[in-house]
Amino acid sequence: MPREYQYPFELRHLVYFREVARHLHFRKAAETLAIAQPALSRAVAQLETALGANLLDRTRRGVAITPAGRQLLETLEPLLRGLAEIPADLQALAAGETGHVRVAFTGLAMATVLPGILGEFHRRHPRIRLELSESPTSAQLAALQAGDIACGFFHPDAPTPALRTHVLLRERNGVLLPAAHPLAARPSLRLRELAATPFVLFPRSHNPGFYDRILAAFAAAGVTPRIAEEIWPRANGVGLVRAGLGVTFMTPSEAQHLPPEVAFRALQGPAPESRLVLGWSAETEPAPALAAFLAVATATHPPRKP
Amino acid sequence: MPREYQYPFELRHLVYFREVARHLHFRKAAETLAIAQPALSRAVAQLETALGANLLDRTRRGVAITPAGRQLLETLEPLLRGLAEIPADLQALAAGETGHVRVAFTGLAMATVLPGILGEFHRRHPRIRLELSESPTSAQLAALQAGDIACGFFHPDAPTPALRTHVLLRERNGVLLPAAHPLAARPSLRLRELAATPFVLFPRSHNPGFYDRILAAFAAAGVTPRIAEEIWPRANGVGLVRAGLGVTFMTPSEAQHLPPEVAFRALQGPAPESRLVLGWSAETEPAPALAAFLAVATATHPPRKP
DNA sequence: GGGTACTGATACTCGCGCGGCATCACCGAC
DNA sequence: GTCGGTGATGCCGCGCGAGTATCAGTACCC
Repeated sequence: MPREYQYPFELRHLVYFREVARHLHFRKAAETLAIAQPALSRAVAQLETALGANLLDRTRRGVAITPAGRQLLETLEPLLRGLAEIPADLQALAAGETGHVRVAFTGLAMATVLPGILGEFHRRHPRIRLELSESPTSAQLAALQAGDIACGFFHPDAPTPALRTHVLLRERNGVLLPAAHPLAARPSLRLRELAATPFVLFPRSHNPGFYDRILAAFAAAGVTPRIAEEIWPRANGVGLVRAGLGVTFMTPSEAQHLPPEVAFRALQGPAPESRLVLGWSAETEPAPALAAFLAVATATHPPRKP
Repeated sequence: MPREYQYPFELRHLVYFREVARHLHFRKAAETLAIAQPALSRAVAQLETALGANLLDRTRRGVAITPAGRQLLETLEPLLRGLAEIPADLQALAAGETGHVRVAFTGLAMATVLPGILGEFHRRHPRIRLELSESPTSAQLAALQAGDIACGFFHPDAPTPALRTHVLLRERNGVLLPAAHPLAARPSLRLRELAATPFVLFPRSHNPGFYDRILAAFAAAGVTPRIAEEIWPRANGVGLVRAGLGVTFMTPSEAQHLPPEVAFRALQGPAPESRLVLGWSAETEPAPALAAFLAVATATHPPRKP
């Protein structure tokens, strides 16, 4: 009888029994198992003692399974198969063939680089599952720190120690305003011309650095903007602009496919810049699945200067 | 590294690893497992070597799970739980608390004793599953011999060696005939009065002995019956009688709740007798679940003389 | 900064139990 | 009867798991 932990048997006993049940023949089973027949006899006997049940009927000529043995065999089969798959599964995980990667992103990422990356990644690594969630920059930074996500597409506005980053793109923000707005008649605008117009912005807590940089740009232009509404994700700002609640910032990439009631205009002179960055923890070596994702993302989008 | 069979680890290693992963602490896990800490350290290290993967990050202060470790843990949990349940499941099977019993029956059984037996059995043994199938006598005898069913309710007409039986009831057959039939006006009939009437019977192959006994009864009454149709299960004969295709035999128990277009009449004088018997293999001791079923069946229906 | 307490890893020994070989007991075929 | 084949049993060696003692590194304390 083996030691305990709560299991009155060892893997050995179960495998041995299964083999005997398959062959219904101790010697043949022993040969398959590459052990001698007496050892097999004893192991099966031990299992029967441990379980307090006759698993096999030993007649002088041949062996038959009892109902208890059959039930054991049926419950055993999937369990042993599951255990047998463990090494291969872990190898696949280590090789980056399987696994899952939690990825967070912002609206700008989904409007630009993300679809291409996702398509390419799925093509190259079909067995790695991605868990995607839209999330503001500040929440992504916290989630990266806590290990809740493996990597994120976000807009940093300060150095991010403890993170490794890859700059994917930089875009100057323009202005989205109602098509009926007087300034919409102009091909491009300057910040200071927007002094009287209410603004729709994202909540400051979602990216304080970028938020403050926007305000600083206004201040440099000699303007104090009026924040009429806050909304997130930024793409929803289109609805507010369309409803005439104000104007908002947006990058050209995000300004594709807009309804006719709104107009996008570039900014001349100082303008807030959005920087899309892929970031992941620098503290631990990326798991293979994450490494595979990072490789695809960085390969399809060569780095820009920070 | 333990011996092989294809599993590069032993149950021990898995349980030990799970315990460490739970506590994230070698000493506490060792205490729970009632072994010394060094043994635990070595076992986990062996598992990691065997799987070729780092399962735990050992920092000097505390232990953390790696992605590989987490995956192993997730696949392990249900497998170990399944293995832990094996002893209790086998005990339950041995005690007759679980298991399944394949039971065959005929229409007469379902019309009489079976519903009561099933209700009582389910009340007493809720965890034993019954697999019920309506099947003619001859098929039940073959299935009992082959071990395809554990017991059957049928109508033997010859000694059944290799079976143990319990006689549940005996009933004289009466005649079911269309309500519009001239003989339906009489309160009871004699066999010979049915000479001119076509009969609906079950296929002879389904119970040759009983079939022949019916013909013998006719012959004793000086009549050669005309078999118009054969049908099974017998209860479906009601439809044929109702359609005016002929008359058929039936026991009073089966003749409950008949549509008004048919009439049941008892037979005076010689009449075929149906004997309902519960039978099971005499060759092997009944499995606990079957024994439980037989106990209920025989207890609720004390034996009749054969 | 050195002591202390804690972590997990290592060195060594001990003894249980697995597995091997040889053999037995029993059955069926002929 | 003999012979071939089944699974069980006796016995022995030794591998390996577990225990004790100890080491090595870190965090925290004053």
